[in-house]
Amino acid sequence: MNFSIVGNGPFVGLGQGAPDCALCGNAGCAFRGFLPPPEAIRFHDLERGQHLDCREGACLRFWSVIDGCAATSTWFRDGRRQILSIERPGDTICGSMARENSEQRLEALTDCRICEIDLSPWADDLLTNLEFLTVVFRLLHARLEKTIAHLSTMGRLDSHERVTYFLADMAARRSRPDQPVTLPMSREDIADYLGLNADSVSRVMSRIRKSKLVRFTSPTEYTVPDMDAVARRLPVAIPKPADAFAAVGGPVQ
Amino acid sequence: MNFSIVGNGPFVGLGQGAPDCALCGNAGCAFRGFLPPPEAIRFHDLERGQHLDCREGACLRFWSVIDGCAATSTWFRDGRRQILSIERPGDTICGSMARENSEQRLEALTDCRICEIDLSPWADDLLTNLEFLTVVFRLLHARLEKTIAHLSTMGRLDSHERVTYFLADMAARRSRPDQPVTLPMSREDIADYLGLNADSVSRVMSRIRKSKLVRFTSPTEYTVPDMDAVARRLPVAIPKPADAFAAVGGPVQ
DNA sequence: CGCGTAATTGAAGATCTTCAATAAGGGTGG
DNA sequence: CCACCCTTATTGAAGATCTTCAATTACGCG
Repeated sequence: MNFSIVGNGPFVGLGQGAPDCALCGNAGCAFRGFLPPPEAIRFHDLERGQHLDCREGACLRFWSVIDGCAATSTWFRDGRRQILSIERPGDTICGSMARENSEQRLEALTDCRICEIDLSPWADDLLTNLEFLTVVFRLLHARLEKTIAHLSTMGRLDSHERVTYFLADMAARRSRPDQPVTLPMSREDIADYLGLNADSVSRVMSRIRKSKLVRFTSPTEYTVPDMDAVARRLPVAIPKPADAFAAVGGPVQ
Repeated sequence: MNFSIVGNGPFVGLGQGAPDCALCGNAGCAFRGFLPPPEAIRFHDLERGQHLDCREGACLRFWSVIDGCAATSTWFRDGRRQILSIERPGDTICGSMARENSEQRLEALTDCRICEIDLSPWADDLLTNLEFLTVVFRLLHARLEKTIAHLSTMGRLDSHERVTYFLADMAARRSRPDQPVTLPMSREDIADYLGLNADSVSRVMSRIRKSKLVRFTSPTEYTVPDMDAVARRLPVAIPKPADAFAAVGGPVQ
């Protein structure tokens, strides 16, 4: 079978300049420009707490968040959870995760709508398709970079630094820079993302609030009056606002 | 320019069945089967503690460990270090790491010999080269899986579990299953890999030694009498011996 | 207004780090 | 071959950090 592809070079018609995904209408979808066969597409409306299993069809199943907030996570036998990434509308997730080590999920942190693109029936064609490999390559690459940054953070920042970095990162990655930042997930979720527990997250946030580094208008909404002051408190650079998208849509090199 | 490629399909001539790398002679090199232009190849003999900067030419510079033990790491402004991965002979590293966040290095944990393949001058050709993208895709994929496993470990295992997992992992990944396991790096290096400090690593290892889960014949050599007993102490599965290579050489799906 | 969920906070306990002292190896020169 | 030195590893004790547990407060929703 063939995919309709906008443009005709490997980097043409995909990524930043392409129209919104023809099927899910998602402006950030890594597959906008592609026209996958309709039978590959399926929508999931998940309520908060529900999840999809991500291991089957590794590398050829994709999920694009249309609305709400989702997360990829690993679950250990004994119920421990580690959130690997937080996904907002426009983010596309590729199912290539650690296979046997533990259970991998795509979870709904809020009620959310997910567009699933399951291309595994067309594996033979796609694995020799240059455009496809390029898109997947970018997805993998962006995800690897984020995961490495996350790993460094977890290994070598203390709780105060981790929460500070998290708040700054969420501020940098938000879609509307003119609006206050909203946290669409619980303290528990933040804790599982940062390798802490919910009480510690809450306690550290209170300290940050009292230090006036961040102004909370509610437990889930805040503004950062002085991002440079935040940056000075951290031994690592805070991602720039553009990075979130550029990592997927930008040139490979 | 063209690369000589053994075989003619996208999955033919590369990966598991291919001959050793024609240039570096490395049986594990992800580029065995490829015949890169000689001017792309450069050897580095690093003494323990020396390092290469990994950020330039992201995705098109590669390093293959020929001999010794190396590690990829991030360094923060204030000198904190996080080791991202430990690389042994046969491992190939792709330079696609977090770009601006902090300094990225390939470090020699022991004296070691590295084969550098810098393909960035041929970017235009390679980014449309199916075989090349397939190899890089596998490298990225394998690295992402390892990094995700590492991240989960760091976030949700305590010091005792992390060290136990580390010892089991090193045992599973060693090249000679009939020989005792050797640790070619210092306690400090292990600590920076596990997000602990050297004293804690040493203390935990002593506890593990006393529990007889592991038999140390020296600070850097040990055997695992009962791997199942080790597995029962951990909430995650220990990678199987074959996994280390299969992740790169095996089929994509 | 009342209820249920989530967030906050304090106090006690567990874990991990820091600091300092000691022990173990490896290499070098006598 | 041995003595010495230097680096690394080990270990104990004190301190910092993070978690656990319990109590309280805040918030959203009927």
